[in-house]
Amino acid sequence: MGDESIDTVEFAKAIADETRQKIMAICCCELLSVNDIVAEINVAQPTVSHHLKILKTAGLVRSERRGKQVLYTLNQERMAEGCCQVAENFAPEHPVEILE
Amino acid sequence: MGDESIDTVEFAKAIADETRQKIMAICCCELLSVNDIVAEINVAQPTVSHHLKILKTAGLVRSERRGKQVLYTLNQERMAEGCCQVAENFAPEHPVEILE
DNA sequence: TTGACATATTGATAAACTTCGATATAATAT
DNA sequence: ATATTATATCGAAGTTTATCAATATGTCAA
Repeated sequence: MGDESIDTVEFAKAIADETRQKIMAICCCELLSVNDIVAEINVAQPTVSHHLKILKTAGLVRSERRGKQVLYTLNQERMAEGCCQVAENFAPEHPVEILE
Repeated sequence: MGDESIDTVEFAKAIADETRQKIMAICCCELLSVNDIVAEINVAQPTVSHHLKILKTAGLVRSERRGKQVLYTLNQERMAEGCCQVAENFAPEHPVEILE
């Protein structure tokens, strides 16, 4: 689960938006509710939910419900894999790897 | 020149298109004219020129004129740097590096 | 300088995307 | 059951984007 191979077009589209990258940065290393994210960014709640859905569909965030809230966090491993896949496809002479 | 720091939003937007990724793959390891690229892809010449301009603006292709032709090739180093920058920002716990 | 070829630009159209307000759904507490 | 809180979905408006045909620009050869 979650380790499906990565479509580099879908991956790139998912991260190709300023608001989405802000959201990604906010929940990169924390498990945050939608409202926590809304509080740190200057866009409406439905907009945040919309972007979270796009990230979720691309496998770039994980989510879990806790009571009334839904907590989100960035899937860093998938992010790293996406980056490596792009590099593998388009920079074969500059090999990029995830370090231990 | 060419080694300016990378804006990850601009980088992601530049690669977030199927046609552009096809073009990137085609000229990844070769120096090709616009018509060479058109010949390998099912889109019109102005469309290819348009996408090449976007890639060029993002620093992801190099170009040089040879006679009537303009030859393009993917800037693999910049590609690798862009990937690493994205990973650095959004996968700090999974360090990604360019290998020697 | 005229013609032929290669690429870039323009202008138009259609599709895709971002954003928000309004509202629906879900979970909890009273 | 009802109210409250949290998130998701819907529908619309505005913006951006991809695409192509037509045309302009640039380069070279005759």
